Amino acid sequence: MPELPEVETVKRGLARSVLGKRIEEVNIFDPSLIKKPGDRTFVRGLLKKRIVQVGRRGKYLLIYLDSHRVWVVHLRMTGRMLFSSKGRPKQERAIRAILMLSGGTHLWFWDTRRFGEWYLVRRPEDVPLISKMGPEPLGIGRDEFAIKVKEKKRQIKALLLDQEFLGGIGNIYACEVLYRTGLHPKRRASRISISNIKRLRDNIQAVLKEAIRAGGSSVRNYRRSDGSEGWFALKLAVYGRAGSPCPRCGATIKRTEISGRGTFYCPGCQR
DNA sequence: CTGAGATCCTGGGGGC
DNA sequence: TGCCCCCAGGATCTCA
Repeated sequence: MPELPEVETVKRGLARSVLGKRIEEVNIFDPSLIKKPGDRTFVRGLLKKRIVQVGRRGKYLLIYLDSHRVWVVHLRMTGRMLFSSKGRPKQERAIRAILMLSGGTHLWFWDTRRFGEWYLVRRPEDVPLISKMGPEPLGIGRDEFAIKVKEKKRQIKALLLDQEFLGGIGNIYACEVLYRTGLHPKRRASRISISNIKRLRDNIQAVLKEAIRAGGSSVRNYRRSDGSEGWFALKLAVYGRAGSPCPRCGATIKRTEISGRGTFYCPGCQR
């Protein structure tokens, strides 16, 4: 579900709505949501704490508390962090937890498939994947990126999806970025020319920034924290468009599979 | 090191 | 309407 631009959008929404508020009430309906440190300790760790900062690392949301602890949220496939100042949401199956904040704002976690994860830790790096995570795609330089790509023999799309390689790219943006660069998703990383690797890095940054500006892509389940949709889905050139004509060359967009994920590309433009 | 496949879950859509 | 199969913005684990 949400990738870097979606998580960034949620982060910005929370920064506007819940920053500085105190957590007055915590209701966990599905204890399997809490990965660390166990749900009772988790609830105690949140109660009466103030939210002092909101951040993001890869696809993880980082909510800093005034207790020197970080509440870390991963939305996985269908998670939504939603807020409302107009009262408690109607109870439904997909809501795994509800918080009440000072001033009467409610914050809740909607997550149909229940893959989402919450942690309460001292530092973000205490979450296993965060400690191993590769650099932020928006921060990496051309040369550093080129060196990293050149030393891998994997299919380029599998590499982009690997969070230990770069943190934050997922299935939609991996497809879009390769399309924009004219690279076939199965190309071996080490065999791509330096100049194309640099173009790839530039396109990664351009696409992610455009998507952030659009509030992310609501293809299916993703929503911003105020419940609205991001509209970048309208600009997707290949993702989910198998059978449609390529906007650039008119060839029919194809679907294949790479590391078990649906992969969309244009056989005309991507070599 | 790489890749394939199964697994954790629920729900929507297409075909019959 | 019902049923069955496929598919889904993620990540981990085992096995070859």
